[in-house]
Amino acid sequence: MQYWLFKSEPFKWSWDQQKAKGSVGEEWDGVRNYQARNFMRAMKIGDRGFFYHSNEGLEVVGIVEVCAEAHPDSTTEDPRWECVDIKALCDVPHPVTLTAVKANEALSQMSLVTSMRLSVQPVRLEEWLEVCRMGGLDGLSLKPL
DNA sequence: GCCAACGTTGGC
DNA sequence: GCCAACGTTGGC
Repeated sequence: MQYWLFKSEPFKWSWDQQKAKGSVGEEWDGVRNYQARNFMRAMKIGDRGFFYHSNEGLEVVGIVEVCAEAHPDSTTEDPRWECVDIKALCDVPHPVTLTAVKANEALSQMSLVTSMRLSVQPVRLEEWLEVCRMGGLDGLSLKPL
């Protein structure tokens, strides 16, 4: 299983909207960046990810799971762009802010810090566990600490 | 709202 | 294939 991070501006697509979709999930459409697309192509059903609010909030607010692998992005005719579907799994009890991530030496290599503008990012297992811990979750069981 | 970082486009 | 112009992202 691989871990990822999905950025969304909450006034465009918020965690509340994602949760409202429940287990049906929703297309992660609108990505127009090759690097981000390539990461989505690499995703498998069952992979997990952080849901991050950019621009406003600037924090990891939820945990999602990939529920459909890469397919054409329905919001464009351009065949270059593909996307996965993701569904909300649970809240992060204590949202983890960008400030807190930057302040944590163990997370200094995280793409969130090093590749600011990348909207879909891979997350290393150690980073996954650490951010979950900071948020009040066990990273493997996703049970509250 | 500003602006730095950086990805993309297009002329040459 | 270079690089200037331009557009977008996203932190502040």
